[in-house]
Amino acid sequence: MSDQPTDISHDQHAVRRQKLADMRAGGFDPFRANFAPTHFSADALKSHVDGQDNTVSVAVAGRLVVIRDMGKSQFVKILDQQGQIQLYVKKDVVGDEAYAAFKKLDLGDILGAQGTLFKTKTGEVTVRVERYTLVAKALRPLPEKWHGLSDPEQVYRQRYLDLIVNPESRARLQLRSQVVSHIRRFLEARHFLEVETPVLEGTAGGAAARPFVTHHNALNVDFFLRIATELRLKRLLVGGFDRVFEIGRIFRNEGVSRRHNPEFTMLEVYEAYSDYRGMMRLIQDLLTTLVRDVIKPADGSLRIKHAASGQDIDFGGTWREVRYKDLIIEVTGDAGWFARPKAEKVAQAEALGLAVNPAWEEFEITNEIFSKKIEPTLIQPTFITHLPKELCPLAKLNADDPSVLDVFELTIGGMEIAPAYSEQNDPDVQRAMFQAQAGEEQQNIDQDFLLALEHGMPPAGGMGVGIDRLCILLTGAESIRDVILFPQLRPGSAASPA
RNA sequence: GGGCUGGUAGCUCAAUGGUAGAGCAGUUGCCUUUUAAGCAAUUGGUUCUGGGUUCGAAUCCCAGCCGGCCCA
Repeated sequence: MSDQPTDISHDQHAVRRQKLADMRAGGFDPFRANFAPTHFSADALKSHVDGQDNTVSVAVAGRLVVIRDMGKSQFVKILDQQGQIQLYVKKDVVGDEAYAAFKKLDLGDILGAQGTLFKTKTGEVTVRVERYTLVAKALRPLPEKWHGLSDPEQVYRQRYLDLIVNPESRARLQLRSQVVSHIRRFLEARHFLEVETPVLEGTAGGAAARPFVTHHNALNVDFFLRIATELRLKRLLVGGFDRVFEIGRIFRNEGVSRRHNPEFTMLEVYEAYSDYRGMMRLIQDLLTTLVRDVIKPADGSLRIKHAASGQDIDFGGTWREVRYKDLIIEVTGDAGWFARPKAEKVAQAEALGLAVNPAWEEFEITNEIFSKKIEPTLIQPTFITHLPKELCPLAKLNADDPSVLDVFELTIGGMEIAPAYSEQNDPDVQRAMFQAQAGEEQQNIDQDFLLALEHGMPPAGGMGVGIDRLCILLTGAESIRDVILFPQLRPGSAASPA
């Protein structure tokens, strides 16, 4: 057992397994060990008092990510949720036996260490280790320490490795967590109730998107995974929950791209007795708060860098507000655009370089111009108002011009971030809008929602905020996959067989 | 779904039809305040998979699998 005839020194997995076996043979099993840290790394570093080395004792735990072996002493670094902290392990201090065992540790091992804080001669606060415990053995090697992990497939499939070795990934994904946390606190402070509504739905309503279908065995019925939370949350307005929100996972059975993941997170907020103007104030307050308190621009401004355009996005001041119609007229240069016959619209759209689907209705041609030629150019926060009535069946029609809606769409960084409406609460108008939209598929109309509206829903403002896109914007990420911990990939395995 | 593009050591990358290499990691030795620590020696390959062309294929061709970018 002691002398292996075959040389395993090239096989890092085998070497580590051998070390584990040796430890167990010696009476120590790291997977049965435990340790109680007193500090996270950054908190421990803060507790050092300048000029008073070795007076403060801390216990920290984390993954071994750097080893600098100097013979009879070593500098190593461990990584925890807050970052790295350096440990100084000295033979004289920990004793011969513990030191010999420490030299056998591998990068990736998880350990706890207790000792006193001091500052090295190069100025780094470090734990002078008095005792340590290995609490988990890493049987697989870490990716390279300097370049990290860069193969995108491995980054997504083995996100844990990305989080260990790529500090920017760790920071970006922790920032997402803070964004969600701040949104909750912001809304709760304004008396919004957080609720949870069904993911499995009999009809997939509240948006136009292809749903996923799944099956309930005991009931022997198919369910749709929700494509929006809107119709459920409005039922709560009927029920007297006047301010509600849900930060919910939404599922849409569509393509996967830099901007789309089949499951994504949407904040939907509803406020009774408010309207789309109220939602404007709410979203501006919310985003300003997020930039100020989470992103914290270094210069104290409310500006963040927009990587794609090179511009700064300024969340301060009054945000631009512009009518949909005016944007269309501006980009087409045609004041009479909306009165043109379809053939002329097609010709103009094609002249702008767009591919026009012959099956499209006129508003769809117009909206193609909007989404391809206008939206991507709107880098600064912009409220687009007075959208055509065909674009959303759930909003109130404008009292002065019933061809447009009392809604806005907030666009930032060339992306749609938040649509908001004065919510339709007239059950008869709502039914008519649903029927017109459903066309041949009247059975897809959510009749129970219409029944709820007949019981009376207070006037309300409602808004949806795509959390993933918001995080792309706030973190400067290039892809939605970079702000989702485990983005959807084609099923595959990072593991090699056996 | 279409176009372009990629898959080589645990990781990051070379090798432009002619012996598959480097850095880090690993192994061995030295080094008691290091900073991508240093010095010396050294191991490690189904070049994604399967076919084909060729005297000879990581390299060229075909198909497949899994990514990335752009488009729909």
